[in-house]
Amino acid sequence: MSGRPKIFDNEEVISKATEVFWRQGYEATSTEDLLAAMGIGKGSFYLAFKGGKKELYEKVLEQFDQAAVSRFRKELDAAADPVEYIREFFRSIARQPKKVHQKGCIFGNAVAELSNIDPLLMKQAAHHLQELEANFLEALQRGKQQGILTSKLDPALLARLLLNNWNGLGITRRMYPDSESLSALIEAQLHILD
Amino acid sequence: MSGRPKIFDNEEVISKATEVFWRQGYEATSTEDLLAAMGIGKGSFYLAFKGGKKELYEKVLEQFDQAAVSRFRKELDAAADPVEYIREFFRSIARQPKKVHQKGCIFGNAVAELSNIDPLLMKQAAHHLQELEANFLEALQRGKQQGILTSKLDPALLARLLLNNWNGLGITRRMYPDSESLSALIEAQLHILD
DNA sequence: TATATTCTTTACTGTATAGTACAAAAAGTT
DNA sequence: AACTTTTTGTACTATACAGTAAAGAATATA
Repeated sequence: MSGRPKIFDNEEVISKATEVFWRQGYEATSTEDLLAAMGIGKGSFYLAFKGGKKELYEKVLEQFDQAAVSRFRKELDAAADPVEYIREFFRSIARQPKKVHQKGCIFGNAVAELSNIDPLLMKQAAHHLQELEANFLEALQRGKQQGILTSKLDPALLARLLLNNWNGLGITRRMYPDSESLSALIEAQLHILD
Repeated sequence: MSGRPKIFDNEEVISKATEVFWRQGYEATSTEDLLAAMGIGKGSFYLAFKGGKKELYEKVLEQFDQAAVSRFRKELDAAADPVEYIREFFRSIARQPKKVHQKGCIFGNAVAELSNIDPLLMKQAAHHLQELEANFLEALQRGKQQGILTSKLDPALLARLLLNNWNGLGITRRMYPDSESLSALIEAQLHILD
């Protein structure tokens, strides 16, 4: 009941696959691209991921979401001013390097690419974006409770606006990857929080 | 100096190909998908489009842009209130059927899918989105001249904000394809024009 | 050290797909 | 009606790719 131990760590190879899927998208990425990036052979791959590329992609989205959500929650909980934390969340986009801009948002990419190709995968990606929206909402509600957020708009609507801004940035940052343009855009967007 | 006349119209088959590319994206669309949709054979296809799928896709983006831009300009020129025309432009999104929402924006899709796959095609799609932005800008400048637009923000920045809202809607409308949600979102966005 | 169990490598099969080449068909021109 | 030109349909080639299968390697346990 033991046998040869696994030579690779699942989380680690998923993380390596994430980079490839994020950069190239789902369809443009071949299984061999993934094997090369993960550094494992076909046998190991199909043993660990019986569903092949599709199952791996699901795991990629799932793991990415887990990491992003838990980080967001932790930072938000630690933040004295939740509204300012959201501002910082968006502002940090502008500071990222061009290579990162070119990739956009992995979930937005998935929604765009897979809506009519694989509705289930799309729903999954959409669900992760909804979690981001829910995190925005929680931050806004806390801000309202603390009297920091004074906007008369419904927090749920504000969260939706923030989500749409985020989705837009996934495209716009590729058109205008310089940090000055992005900063100006982001600062202007954040006025909905005043 | 004559010979057999062409049996199909180029614009027409490009338009049929547009639908497929728009729905499925670039990578997920095979040449055979396109041939079936266009209703022509391989011989005719490679004769008319020597560059194959890629050339066809370029023509698709180009033709779509021509149609959209010329329509926008014509309607804008006919509009008494250019700012209200922009509002109507966005509001009309919410009235479209779910099938249309699922496709998003063909240019945004191209930018998302092709940034790291085919930078030239991506640049072309990005350029078309910049034309949309330029149209927004022109409308806003006219609005400012006419005293309708009172916002203190730089019209160029406003146009950028509108573009980003548009890009975001290309994703968000697939997550929330019901017209009520979209209407609420769009109305809230349009307050930047007040 | 023998054994059982699991992982890994490699070779193989089958399929899908892009692109080419050539023959047949269609219609204008003389 | 013959001829020329161009389009169209089809057959073919080559390749890339996904997925399978089986042999061999590695290690914990007895």
